[in-house]
Amino acid sequence: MLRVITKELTPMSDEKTEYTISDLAKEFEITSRSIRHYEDEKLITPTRRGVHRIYSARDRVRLQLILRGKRLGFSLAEIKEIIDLYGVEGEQRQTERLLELINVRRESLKQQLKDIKYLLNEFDVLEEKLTSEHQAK
DNA sequence: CTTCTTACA
DNA sequence: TGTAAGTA
Repeated sequence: MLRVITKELTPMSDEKTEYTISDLAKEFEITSRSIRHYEDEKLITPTRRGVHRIYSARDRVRLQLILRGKRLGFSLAEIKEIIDLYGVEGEQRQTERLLELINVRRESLKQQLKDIKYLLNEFDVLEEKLTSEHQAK
């Protein structure tokens, strides 16, 4: 069932700590379906023991980064880009790229905010029109 | 009973 | 993402 091959004798770090897909799903409150999906998208690459997936502490960290990126509104492709930059030519490029994506995200949110404000105003105008029309009758 | 793959919604 | 189906 829910057994971790090696566990919490050392709160963290042990690269020998392994998790099953259900361990991680439960810990992060997501479904195993999502975790498998992230693997399909190449964001995580768990090892296999036969046909079963085995996740390392490192995989767990990557999963955390994926979930954090999602909360910030980034796509899996963008998250993958950032994660894959870790360890490459230092973290210089990773930081630069992250900053770039943050700006892209910021602009997107600004546009959405404009659209929402416009829509709210449209509703106000329409509502008033309908209201006065109703009273006229 | 849990995990896996595949495929459709 | 969820879920159904058929396995291992």
